[in-house]
Amino acid sequence: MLSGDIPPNQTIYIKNLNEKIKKEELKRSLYCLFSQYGRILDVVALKTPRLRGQAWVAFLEVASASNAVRQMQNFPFYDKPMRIQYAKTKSDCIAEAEGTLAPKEKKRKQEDKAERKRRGEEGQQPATETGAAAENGGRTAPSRHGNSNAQEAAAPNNILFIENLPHETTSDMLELLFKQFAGFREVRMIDAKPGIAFVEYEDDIQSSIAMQALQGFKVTPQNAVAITFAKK
DNA sequence: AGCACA
Repeated sequence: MLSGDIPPNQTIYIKNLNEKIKKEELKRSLYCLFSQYGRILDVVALKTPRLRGQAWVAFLEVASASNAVRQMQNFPFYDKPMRIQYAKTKSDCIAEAEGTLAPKEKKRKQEDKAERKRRGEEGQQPATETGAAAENGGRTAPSRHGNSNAQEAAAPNNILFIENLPHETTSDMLELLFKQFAGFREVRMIDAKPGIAFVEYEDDIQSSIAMQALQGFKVTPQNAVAITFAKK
């Protein structure tokens, strides 16, 4: 087990992130970068002294997390190689989706200390029948949500591969669509191969953002584009 | 290095 004794988890834990990146941008970029592996339920990043430089990405499916751990290991992200493991515990958003979110013990932390100090003494203990939600036998079957198939996702690339375009699409039309995202460089099409195109950005992160934003975009009612990273 | 849910 390469990931260091931690059993598979729907959530991945990422460290060695560039701490100079603002939280919101970091979360957005992580979301874009990792959504190629499947449906993402949440991205968590905090800038507190203990938690900066780290993030959690919660996937709908464990297989997505597994692919992400392997494929994105050491991926240079804002100039630093990402170190990725499975998270040690279940994300709240997942527990909540399962109906198993335990609203009890506050984790021992500084806020806990602060809170204890604030109230001085415990008066009432909360009724414990809170989390008795249903063990739902028929759990929500997500069927084919996202790209959860176990096939290898292409490695990130600053060049995107666009498919399912109407044959009359021109590169000027595509440029209009793709240049609205930062880092846009150019569109390339091949006369002999109608219906596809390559769109280049300055880097993988910017291409990922464009991919995420335009994935499934309907150029015509019957032409939802399919975007993947171009093969290297 | 550092595993949370502001």
